[in-house]
Amino acid sequence: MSSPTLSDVARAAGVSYATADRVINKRGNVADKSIAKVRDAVETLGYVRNVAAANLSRGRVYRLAFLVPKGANAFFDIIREQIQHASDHLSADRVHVKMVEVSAFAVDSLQYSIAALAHQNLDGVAIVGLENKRLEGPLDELRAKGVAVVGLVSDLPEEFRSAYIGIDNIVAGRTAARMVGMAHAGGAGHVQTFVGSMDARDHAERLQGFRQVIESDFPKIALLDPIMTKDEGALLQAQTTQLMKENADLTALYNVGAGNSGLIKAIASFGPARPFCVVHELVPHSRQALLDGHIDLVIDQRPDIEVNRAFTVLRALIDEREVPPMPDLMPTIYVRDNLPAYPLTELMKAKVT
Amino acid sequence: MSSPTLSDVARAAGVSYATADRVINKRGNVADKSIAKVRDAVETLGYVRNVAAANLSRGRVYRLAFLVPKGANAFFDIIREQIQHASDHLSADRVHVKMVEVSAFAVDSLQYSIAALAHQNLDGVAIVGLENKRLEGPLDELRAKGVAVVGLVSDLPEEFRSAYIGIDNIVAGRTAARMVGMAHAGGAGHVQTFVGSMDARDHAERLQGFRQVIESDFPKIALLDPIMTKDEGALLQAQTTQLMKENADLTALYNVGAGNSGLIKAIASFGPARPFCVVHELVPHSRQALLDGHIDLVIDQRPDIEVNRAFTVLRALIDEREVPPMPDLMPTIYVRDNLPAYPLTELMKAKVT
DNA sequence: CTCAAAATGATATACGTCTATCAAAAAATG
DNA sequence: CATTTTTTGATAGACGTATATCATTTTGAG
Repeated sequence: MSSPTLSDVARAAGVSYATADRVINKRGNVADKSIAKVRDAVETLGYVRNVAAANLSRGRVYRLAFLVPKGANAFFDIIREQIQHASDHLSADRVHVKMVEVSAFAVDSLQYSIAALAHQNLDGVAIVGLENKRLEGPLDELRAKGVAVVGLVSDLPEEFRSAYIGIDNIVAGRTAARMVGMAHAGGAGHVQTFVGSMDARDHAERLQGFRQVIESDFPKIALLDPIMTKDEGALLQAQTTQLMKENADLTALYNVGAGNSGLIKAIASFGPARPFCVVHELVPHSRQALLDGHIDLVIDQRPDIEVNRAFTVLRALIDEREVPPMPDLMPTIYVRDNLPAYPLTELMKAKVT
Repeated sequence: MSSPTLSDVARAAGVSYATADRVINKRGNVADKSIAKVRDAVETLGYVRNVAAANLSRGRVYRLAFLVPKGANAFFDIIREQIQHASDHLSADRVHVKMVEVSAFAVDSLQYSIAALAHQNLDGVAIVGLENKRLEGPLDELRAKGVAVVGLVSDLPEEFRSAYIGIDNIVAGRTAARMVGMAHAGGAGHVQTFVGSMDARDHAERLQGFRQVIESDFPKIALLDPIMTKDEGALLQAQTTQLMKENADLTALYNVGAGNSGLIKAIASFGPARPFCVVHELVPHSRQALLDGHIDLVIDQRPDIEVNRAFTVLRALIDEREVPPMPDLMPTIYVRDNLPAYPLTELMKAKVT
């Protein structure tokens, strides 16, 4: 049973190939009666364009851009690596990937950079965004040019992108709280959270989720007021050190945002009677801290799946095809025993002989 | 910068297209000197075959088979759904997927079914296998016909397949133990494990990993002798019920294998002072048990990623291309808060407008 | 040097779709 | 009815590769 071609459709509809092509590709100059016949034949035969043949014919090159924050953030280093790795492989498939770096989470830079994308003859873009109205104009312009737009890791205004690829941060916070509660084994405790900024939506949501679960399911656990850290490692280190000196009854720490290197340093200097400790994102220093026993858990947002999904979704949008099945994307709990292989680039491939 | 074609290679090598084709495709009748020139040009230009163009020209259809156990096992129901879902999408890409069901983990059936695959004009097969010498002959025959063979979920003899796609069960057991230890918050306890069969390699390995971590990192926890269950729900239910009557100091349960429905029933009838409970595989009843609070954790082997990887690897093997980057495959910890959407087939796709 | 075998090159056609052009047929308008 | 406009069909060639055939050239053996 072979796949129907457009010739088959034309024959079944009783029109010429040229007319069938005009209908399928909405080229115009086709009578309504002929349009209906072709549409019917497509439905009956289950015709699906052979995208590979079309791409060959057109000399298609997919031009994608990933707009990611620049700067010293280990998580986005991993995102960049993942994009680069996929890009290296895809070049043989006529997929060109441009990585555009913008100042981290700055609306002005983001607005400007998105506007600049409209002049770059792209087919699709994945943007680490912000849900800010000022991005709507440039996004509209991009999409008006037929560019597929998806939000990655941090969303864009919803009506102005075709998909969001990232975790639910309330879920991430709830998951962290579940683990903290579990580690208290029904006992009482005092838990300290660190937040980079309550203005950062992901931080606010994670904290919200964390509170929900602690309050509803672990009422014996007291939540201390969050400490604001601006995601600065040095600040986290100082605050953690002081905190642990002053609070002998501290049972757990949860860092909602970044700056983990400072937290890890403070904990490492404290010794084995440290509080239970949960951080986000599996990056080199959090991985090492897990292995060294300085922290207990990492809640990860799976950059490997996020980037894989971004490419898959963009490709489907550009080809105007249904999105194929993709791996689930949920906040993932890593302990020291279930860590993926490292370095990423080496053993991400299955062992193939 | 466009991708080089074989015409470019021929020109650079100073040979005809026909000769370059003969070299690339190992058709023979080419002098060593010409072979070297073509190889050199390929290297210099970075030529990679346009697989899509070649497939179009050849009228290629990928014929894949998945050999999976039949019978009432919820995990393999999910594997089957994942395969079916991917298959539905791939049919438009000239990929035909046949699902072959064999008696669960029976060497004879497996041997027979693998042998039968050799007569079916396939390009690639993924097999839920066993590491048994009796499978070597049929696998050898398959591969001699140029069929790509990968092990899925349960491995095949290593020299007789090109890749294994599945979790490390020692890691799975270690992860479960880490969580059980964590849930004891440094306190003492008594932990009961249930094992389907010590003859099942995955069960033996999970138990091994579990023991490793409890013994080395949680010395206050006493491990009771494993209870053999044959993966039968009724047996598990009876044994669990009796166990909890007789052991008031039981602090945790860990089921290495299947039969979770029985375990869950016994726990559900026990009430809120139940022991901490860990099972494997996120399937409808274990999901519900998480949500109902009857169990605490599910360690899942990610059928979504396993099937996604199987298709990716098989495709790369058939095309004789490098395997592209794929999502990491590690035992994943699910609590009630980080569950992927259900039913699978509906929300596996990103929200696409 | 001659002849046979091996190597090489040229050529044509296929795949399914896209793109473009022009001729022919049908429909609409005055 | 004549003319114009719209619709339709036919045709050709492109994309990069595979496949096949046959002619030509080169190489090796006697």
